[in-house]
Formats: sequence, C-alpha cells, structure tokens
Amino acid sequence: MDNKVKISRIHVNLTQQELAEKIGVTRQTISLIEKGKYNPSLKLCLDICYAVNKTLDEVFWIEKGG
Amino acid sequence: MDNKVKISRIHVNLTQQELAEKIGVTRQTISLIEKGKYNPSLKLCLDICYAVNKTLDEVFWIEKGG
DNA sequence: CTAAATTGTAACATATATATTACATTATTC
DNA sequence: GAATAATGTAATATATATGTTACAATTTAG
Repeated sequence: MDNKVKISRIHVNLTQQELAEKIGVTRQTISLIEKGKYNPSLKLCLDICYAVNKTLDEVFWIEKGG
Repeated sequence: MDNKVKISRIHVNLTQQELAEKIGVTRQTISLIEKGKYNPSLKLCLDICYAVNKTLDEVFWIEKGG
C-alpha cells in the first residue's frame, strides 16, 4: 500500500510523533503506514488528511492496477 | 461513517451480493459499510471505488467536522 | 564529532474489521 | 398477494489493525 503520507506530513512541518498526537494514534502506526506496511482504516485516513490539509485522493488514491 | 457506497453501487447496477463478489468480500460487509456501521480498510475502500468507477473523494470523503 | 531528535522495527496484548452461518425483513416480479 | 430476490442484522469465530514497551538505527543540531 503505497501512499503520500510522508511527503504530505513533511509539507506541513510535522514529525511522525506530532502527527500521531494530533490524530490520537501511536507514532508506530504512522511509521508503519508511511512504510506501506499497514492497511489503515478509513477513519484514520480521513484524520491524516485533515491533519495535513489534503484529501483522500491526494494522499491515498492508487490507480486501478497501478 | 456516512458514505456514498449505496448510491454509487446502484448507479452501476450492482446488487450488494454482486459488488461483494466482484471485490472478494461478504455481502454482509457491504451492507454494514453502506449503513455506516463499519470503518472499512483503505484497501477495501479502493476496491469499492474501482468496482463503481469512482474515486475515494467521490465515495468516502467527509468534510472535516462535517 | 557528539548529543539529541527522529525514525525503524520487534514481541506481545488488545480492539475491531471481516467471515461464517442463519434467519428476519423489505422490495420486486409475476 | 404470493413467490422470489434483495437487504438488514445477530452470534460467534478469525484475521489483522493498532497499542504498548523497548531498543536499534538514522538524521539533525550544536
């Protein structure tokens, strides 16, 4: 599961820890999502988007078969 | 978790059962997601989008605080 | 270069998404 | 309006996302 969480997070000057606290999850969860090792829930995806001021498509969209 | 799965599914003439089979999940899972009682995984959201020819934003986006 | 901050990752525990089975309810077709 | 299809929903089981704790590795700041 590749995504743009890391680049979006850096773009708003947040560390993994800060983003995690803002959202109410663990730093490890953010780390694993950025590394593509977790399949996050929709709610968590939305919370991440709100924190980095982007939409689902901008951060998590993957073209079919891509 | 309110979403537009049901309306999108109907728009492409699929029953819950057919959508579920296309995606490889159970009919119950589709039902519960449509009713807003499940918090689906990103992968499942993407698979639903592919099946109904829409994007994440079109089917699952919710405005912050809305 | 060294100390501190940031990030990666592992083991185990817990919460929850999803499957399975089954039955009830609602909508559709004849 | 009866038969059939489609959907809602409940109980239990399983898989997996996430938390917790801890430590290693990497990056950044002084």
